[in-house]
Amino acid sequence: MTLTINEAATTTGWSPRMLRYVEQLGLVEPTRSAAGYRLYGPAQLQRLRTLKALLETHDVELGDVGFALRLRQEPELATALDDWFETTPAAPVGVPEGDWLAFEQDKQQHLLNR
Amino acid sequence: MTLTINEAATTTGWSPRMLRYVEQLGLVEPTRSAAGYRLYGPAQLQRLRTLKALLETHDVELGDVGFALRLRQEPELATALDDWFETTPAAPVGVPEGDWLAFEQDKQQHLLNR
DNA sequence: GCATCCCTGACATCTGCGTGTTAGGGTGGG
DNA sequence: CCCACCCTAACACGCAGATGTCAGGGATGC
Repeated sequence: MTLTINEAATTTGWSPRMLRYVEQLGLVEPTRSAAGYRLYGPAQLQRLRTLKALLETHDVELGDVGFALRLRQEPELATALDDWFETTPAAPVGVPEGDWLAFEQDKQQHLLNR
Repeated sequence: MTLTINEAATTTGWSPRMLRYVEQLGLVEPTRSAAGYRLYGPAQLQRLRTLKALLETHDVELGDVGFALRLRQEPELATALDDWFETTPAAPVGVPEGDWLAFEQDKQQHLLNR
């Protein structure tokens, strides 16, 4: 129940070249035979098909999915981004401007040094 | 307490061109004067500085941050990616192979049509 | 044992991003 | 009223991503 790279390519619609590229991005990693041949099982094939559909339906690129993977593998990067986005674009009500700015600067400083 | 684009550029280390680009990505959006001049307040200046630091310390590109923004603005894209990553790379134990694959295919189908 | 597949690595192309620069036309403070 | 600044739009260009293709060297199956 495992396909070799060319077979996997024809049944998933990817090119063999792209299958190697997708693997290199860490998105779909087939097992290897004793001789080093890539072997794609049903799970990998399904992942490849849904990945293709995902790219098309949401207008996303492989690199973007790769970045999403990075976000899952580097939590500190994810939280850094969370914190940056969470920084309110306008000063919250009830806080004097100067105080608030000082607070934000201090916050960002600590976040970056973490 | 608001700076014009060239002033903002010199105090943040970005070039004016890049400030317009960052704005175009939706990452830091200054207010506008009556005549259309960009006006950067303390909050925006701070965001610009921390953004720069974020890029450098985490080896991220502006496009990546833009993609992270997309993830926040398009929750369906975020969940689609969540679901794709969550798909187990190997069949769970105790489930017959055929059943599991059919289940996964059905799941992905529904996810994509959502 | 020979045709056919696989592997890795490298070069070629096309496209898009990041960034600068320039042109043509308003704005604004002294 | 001028000069320095701002705006948008466009072209330029180097670099990286996405993808094909080819070369040299194994594996495999009939």
